[in-house]
Amino acid sequence: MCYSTRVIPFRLDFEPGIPIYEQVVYAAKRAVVSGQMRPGDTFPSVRELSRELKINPNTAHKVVLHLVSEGILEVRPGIGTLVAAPRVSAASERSRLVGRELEQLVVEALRLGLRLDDVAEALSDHWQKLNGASPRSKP
Amino acid sequence: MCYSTRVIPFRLDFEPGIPIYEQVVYAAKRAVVSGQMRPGDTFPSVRELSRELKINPNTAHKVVLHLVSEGILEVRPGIGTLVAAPRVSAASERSRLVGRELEQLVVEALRLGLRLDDVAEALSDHWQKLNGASPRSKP
DNA sequence: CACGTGTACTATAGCACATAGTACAGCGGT
DNA sequence: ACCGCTGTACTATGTGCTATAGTACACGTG
Repeated sequence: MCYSTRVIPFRLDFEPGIPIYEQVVYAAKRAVVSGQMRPGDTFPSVRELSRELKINPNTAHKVVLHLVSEGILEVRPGIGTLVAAPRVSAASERSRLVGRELEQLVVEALRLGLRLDDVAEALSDHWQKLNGASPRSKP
Repeated sequence: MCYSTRVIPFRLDFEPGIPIYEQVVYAAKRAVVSGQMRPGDTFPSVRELSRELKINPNTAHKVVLHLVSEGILEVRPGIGTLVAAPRVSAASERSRLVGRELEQLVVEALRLGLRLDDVAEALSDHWQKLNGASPRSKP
């Protein structure tokens, strides 16, 4: 009998103070938006996540539930979980990000004495790194 | 005898799911970086915060402790709490923001199908709104 | 049938949050 | 010295969340 223990496509060093399931959700999200995992790819099963990340299966299942509720994964009971095709996001979610979440980041940046140029440049760097060499937006 | 119940310089509608003290910390931070409260200004006392926001004095004190630990307030026992002069932030804090925090925002933006231009523009808008008409960084 | 998969459920422990109190020290004004 | 504000320390309680440890069942495929 041979085992096929596929390495999961993200690594995590859990940091204290943030729920474990949140960190895994984020790592999975990041793997998807960066193209490391693509629509149609199989997502690690609950038991596989549990084993590889050394977390409880219930916690692993919680991760999957979150990702499903965000439309990132879709479930096939008895078969597995797949990375879903991107779907059109809700306008409310988009405006929450460009509103509250961006404002919070700017408040923090101003508090730290950062400059807009520095933050804008870092934004662009992250964008290119995650979205590939050709960002979706073109000048 | 007349009361001088000074209105605190921020309003809050508490939203569920986020600790009350975190929301107040953020509102205070925002008031400071936007210039609504300036270095040397008196910050509302623990009892005043408690009364105005209808939160427990221990919770109000927790807010003050956080703001003090971030260098935003300084304490005068028996006198009150003042908005501190901005101090040079730690390089580790700055790189955490332009690193992890910005990356998380970009992951979220990509997931929602936002475009870099839209996010960059919203960044700039928030910056100008909070930092005044003349941002610290100049093109 | 076996082996993978997802899912539901109970139970327990620990931690964070928020509250409700009491009490004390410091400071400034009277 | 007293009063009224201030900050601060402490105990206690309740709630909710997180994470774990289990068990069990349904689904799909080979």
